[in-house]
Amino acid sequence: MAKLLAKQKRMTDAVRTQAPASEAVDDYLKAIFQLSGHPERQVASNEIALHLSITPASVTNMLQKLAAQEPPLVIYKKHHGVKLAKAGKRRALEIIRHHRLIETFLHQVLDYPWDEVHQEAERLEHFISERFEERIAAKLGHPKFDPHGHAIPALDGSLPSQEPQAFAMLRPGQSANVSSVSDNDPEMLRYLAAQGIRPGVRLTLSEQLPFQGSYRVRVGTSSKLALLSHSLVQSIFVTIK
Amino acid sequence: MAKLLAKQKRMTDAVRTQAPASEAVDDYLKAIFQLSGHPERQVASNEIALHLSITPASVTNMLQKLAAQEPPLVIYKKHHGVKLAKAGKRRALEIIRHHRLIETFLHQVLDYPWDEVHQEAERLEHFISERFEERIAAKLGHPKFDPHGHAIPALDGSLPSQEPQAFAMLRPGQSANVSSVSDNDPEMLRYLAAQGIRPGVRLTLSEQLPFQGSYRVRVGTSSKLALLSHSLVQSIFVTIK
DNA sequence: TTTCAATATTAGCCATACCTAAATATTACT
DNA sequence: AGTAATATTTAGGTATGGCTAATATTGAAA
Repeated sequence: MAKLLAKQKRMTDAVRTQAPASEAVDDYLKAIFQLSGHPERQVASNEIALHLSITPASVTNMLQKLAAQEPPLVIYKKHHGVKLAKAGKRRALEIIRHHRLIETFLHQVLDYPWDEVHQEAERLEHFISERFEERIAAKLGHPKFDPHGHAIPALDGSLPSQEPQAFAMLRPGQSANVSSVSDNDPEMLRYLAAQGIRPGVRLTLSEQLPFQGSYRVRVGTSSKLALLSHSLVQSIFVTIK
Repeated sequence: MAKLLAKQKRMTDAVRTQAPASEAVDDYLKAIFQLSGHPERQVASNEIALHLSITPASVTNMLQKLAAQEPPLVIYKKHHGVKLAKAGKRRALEIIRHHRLIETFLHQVLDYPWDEVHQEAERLEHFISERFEERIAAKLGHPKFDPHGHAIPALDGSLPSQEPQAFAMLRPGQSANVSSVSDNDPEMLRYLAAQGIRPGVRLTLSEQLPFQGSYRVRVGTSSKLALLSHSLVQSIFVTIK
């Protein structure tokens, strides 16, 4: 006589539930978007784990959930990484749009200092409504760039394809315009601001000191020379023209 | 030989964890603040349950957690209701301040219609920083009232002691100024707006139709008469002068 | 082609945060 | 003192999102 327990079903914990729509999900989608770059490539779970400071196992688990959504948020091939599915990309771009609009708004309308906008935007980006988004965009005149020089995705998700060069690519004597700086390190932003380095400013690499130690840089047309460490330079992107 | 399992400890689920600081907590604190009125009185768990549309059991559970916090957020006497402890009151007033500042901001700076501000504020109130709060307050010139006429708590938590009369207290022929209207029902707010009824407007009760059916009301100095149902009238508070 | 290190996935579990229904207890009246 | 209304406890559920350890896969070097 077959026990009723036979089929037990002892559902494992993985892929146990279904469709989240949370901050965590937003963060995964953003991470995948940012890591997959242009042109788009598969992102490994390890990279995501590293980026979000969690274990790879947690990532695999979440990726399976995201792929199982209807509609799916990511395309996930076991052992071969993920990329964003249409809905996931839409959401990622929406969040990034929120983030950058909020940063711009905080800076321009609420007079936040440059280095404080990121933290606030990072929280609020998940919670504002479509209406809020639309209203601040209108208020700001539908800006194309945030205070750090990052392009703001349009409502339809389109982003001007940027070709940001790492500043470190420059050779001594070469000049370039700052297009953007990383937005997530307040201390660095304060330092750059103090040196007069911000999007739009022209930089000339004066000399690169030995052993990758640091870079001496002329800011704008002034005679001011800024000394930038290797790690600082990583945060600066330029267009050469 | 005493089994090691002896003490079993089979911890029940109640009061199992400790210190949350979430939206749910905010909502409990707000509910208690609102229900406890002026002068302050104990609030029964049943009332809270009703207000938040959850079961009394859930309320008891949460109240125990809130009382066990360090510092305690509520003073809770079994079977005798709760009131807010100092820290809880501080938080409740902070949230209410957030809510009302955000409503005012949405209305005045972002041109939200009257009836849409509540929903957005209800979400954002939990997530804005001190700095955000301070900046919108400054931008608005430190307003004392939100768009529905509710007083905005000051930074120190002080609230002008309001003595809002229920409109329904008026007798036919009496006049009074609208001090505030409830903010949580968009449809009602649109109706009131269409009738020209908003904080600051003077109303005269023209006649009260039988069987508590409805109220005929003169709005301002116009000859306009508005017909208000019993339930609508519940949402209007006035000062008689 | 085999082997092996790097990487990814599975299985099982843990914790937090909320909530519920049903059983039980307390209070405050009559 | 009995009882109806209220409140609390008990036991357990659901959902999210994390972790470790064991295991499996992949791809490149030998």
